[in-house]
Amino acid sequence: MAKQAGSRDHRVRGSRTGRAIMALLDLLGRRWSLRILWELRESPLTSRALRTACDEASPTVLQARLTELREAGFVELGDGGGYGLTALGRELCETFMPLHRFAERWKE
Amino acid sequence: MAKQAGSRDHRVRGSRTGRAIMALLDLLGRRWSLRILWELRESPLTSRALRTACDEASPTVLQARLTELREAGFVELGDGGGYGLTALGRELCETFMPLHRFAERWKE
DNA sequence: CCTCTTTGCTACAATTATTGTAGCAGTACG
DNA sequence: CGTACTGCTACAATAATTGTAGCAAAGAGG
Repeated sequence: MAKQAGSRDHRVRGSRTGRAIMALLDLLGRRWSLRILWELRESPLTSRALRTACDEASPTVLQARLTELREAGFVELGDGGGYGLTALGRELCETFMPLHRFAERWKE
Repeated sequence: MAKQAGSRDHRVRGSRTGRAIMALLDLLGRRWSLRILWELRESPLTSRALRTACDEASPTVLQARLTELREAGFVELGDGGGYGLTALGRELCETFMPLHRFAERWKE
């Protein structure tokens, strides 16, 4: 009994079943992903400035995240150097803005 | 030139400088954190049902995330068993709802 | 009481991911 | 040439995650 609340049989994964949200959640659920988007929210930063802003995070993982975010179309490398958000990336960042206010109330 | 765009000297970190958003971004930027909140968005799930919904993720990390999310006050364990969102957790989840629509448009 | 089933949860080794430090090639300036 | 940036990478140490197996407790029948 207690039909294990799983009679739904989700079968959601990556970007398979049309659930793009899963892929997005997976990408954003990697260390520094959210932080990078957050730090770039206002103005572009050079890789080093970004590292400083991200509390001296390792350049290895920062570079990996930047590449992923770039492939996802959220971040771009300006021709004159410096990473910035794309139009899409700015949209995504807008989505997270309410988080700021929420965090202030949370703060525990 | 290129005065390294870092004349700001952020010095943000964890939950120190009043930036609660950093602590939140760090918590949510752990594997399965966002996914767990997402899967619980509608109704509570037992630990096993949650594991199924989360693509059979390891119970080790799932349990760790659930503990963290519980300590953060976003998730609670019902007296009759099963994990569900708290009022605060529901609020946080609401913040992420626009992400759903965004993901659909992104979809690459 | 015994058995079966489900609950939340844990142990443990193998595998990945992340960290920290150092350094590379390329470009621009003097 | 030398200096000072840029984006980016190598590499070993460390921490996080995975996958498999299983535990004790609680409830339902028998």
